[in-house]
Amino acid sequence: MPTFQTLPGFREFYPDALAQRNHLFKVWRQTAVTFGFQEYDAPVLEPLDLYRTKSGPEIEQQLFSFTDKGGREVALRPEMTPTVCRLVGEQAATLKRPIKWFSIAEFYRYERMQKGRGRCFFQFNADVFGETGIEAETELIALLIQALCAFGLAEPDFYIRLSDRNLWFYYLEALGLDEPRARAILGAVDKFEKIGDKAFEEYQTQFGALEAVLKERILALLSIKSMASLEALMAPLHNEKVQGRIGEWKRLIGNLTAMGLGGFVEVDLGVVRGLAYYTGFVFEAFDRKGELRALAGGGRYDNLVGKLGYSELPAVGFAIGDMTFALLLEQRGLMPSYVNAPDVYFVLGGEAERMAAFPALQALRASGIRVEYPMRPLAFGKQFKAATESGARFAVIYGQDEVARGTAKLRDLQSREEREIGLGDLVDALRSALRA
RNA sequence: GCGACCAUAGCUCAGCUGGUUAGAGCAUCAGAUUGUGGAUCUGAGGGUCGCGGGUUCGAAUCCCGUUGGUCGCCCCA
Repeated sequence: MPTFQTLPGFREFYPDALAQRNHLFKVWRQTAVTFGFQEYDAPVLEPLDLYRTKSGPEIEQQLFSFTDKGGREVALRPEMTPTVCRLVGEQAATLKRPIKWFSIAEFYRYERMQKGRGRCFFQFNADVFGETGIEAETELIALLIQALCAFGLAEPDFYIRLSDRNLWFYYLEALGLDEPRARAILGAVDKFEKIGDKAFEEYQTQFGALEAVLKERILALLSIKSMASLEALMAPLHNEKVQGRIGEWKRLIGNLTAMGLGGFVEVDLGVVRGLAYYTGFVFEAFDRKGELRALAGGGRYDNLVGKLGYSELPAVGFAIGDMTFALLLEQRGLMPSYVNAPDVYFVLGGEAERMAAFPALQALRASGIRVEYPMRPLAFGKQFKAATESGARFAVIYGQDEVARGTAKLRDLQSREEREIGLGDLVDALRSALRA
């Protein structure tokens, strides 16, 4: 007997698990729609070059890629951003601005498995194209927060760390660092949270010792946790670019505060999101307890559409992954356990009663009521047990006596009350009973 | 790519320093029970002890390898 295992890192969704997954998708979809986002989808398989162009050749290590029978180098998509940029880039001339799109899709990465990370996963992606101002960030951060709150999560559960690559560059420039040095510092900043002072070693081997005063100023910005202290740190610089950027910060935080979302957002310049394609504000969502990896991440990427060969188009986007998010919902007891329950369970006396019940069974199902019945002849006792275990609200009993009278009994399985109903009135009776 | 730990029934696990035919609970199915319930009782099915090799009179148990899982590191788009 051959034994086939699921491929490493891949997941099967048995009915209970799929019900939970569907719950996530449904709430995400509803939330995105209320924010005026439109849903799209795209191929799972893309040209390998799409990712090489975006992320560099080393990305191939992390991809499920192969050569197809036509000799094309292809890859299962590891993320949605390049794809959505391609879609938007193709039609940019005709799309009304702002372009607000979302998707819920599966992605594949050839990686080692860890808690909250597998080789296949789903992401809720949302992007705004064609908007250079912080209104786009406002819209997306608000959507991100709501996409988590819609499950019952609140301020004690998660928060958004807000950072800004532009502010970092302007700040470092004001401190006298050229761009290569500034980039190296950002690399160190990204690692500082994890490895501390060691993070600066690479900078120092490349550019020589980092002045103590300078390092102090960098660590000062890293430790900022509020808008007020951010302003206080920046004011003495008297730098026009920095002050302009601080103005943007105040407007963005002001917008979110006016929406009542200020409590979710923390100033935290420690978030740089790698050396990715981000060009401005970047943000990540974390659980407050700090037990899980990032729930979501996003930011502005104004150059990517152009980099893929289309006209420049400013963009902001984020993605929420399903794995870490599901872990958080479970931790907080917010993952509903679905009972796959019918509305009505038919209890059938015998073959004659079964035939008598089938017209109503089909009529009820056709009218959208979910009806279950035993496929094999069963004792009444067994049928009632099955009806109860199914989770149905009502049982309809087709016994010999009732059918002879042209009726069936409608039994409320919670209250255990029964009434006899003419077969012709059954559909209407059940409809109104289920509404109650 | 690197490291640690783990692998016995569908699930959770027991199985002593190696010793007859590998067990329990839960779950499933059946019977008690052909006109009224989530209970109870009885019974059944379900295992190449992840796989392969080695040591031994004898291996679920010890050793090596391998596959898979969990959790870290690297990476995280």
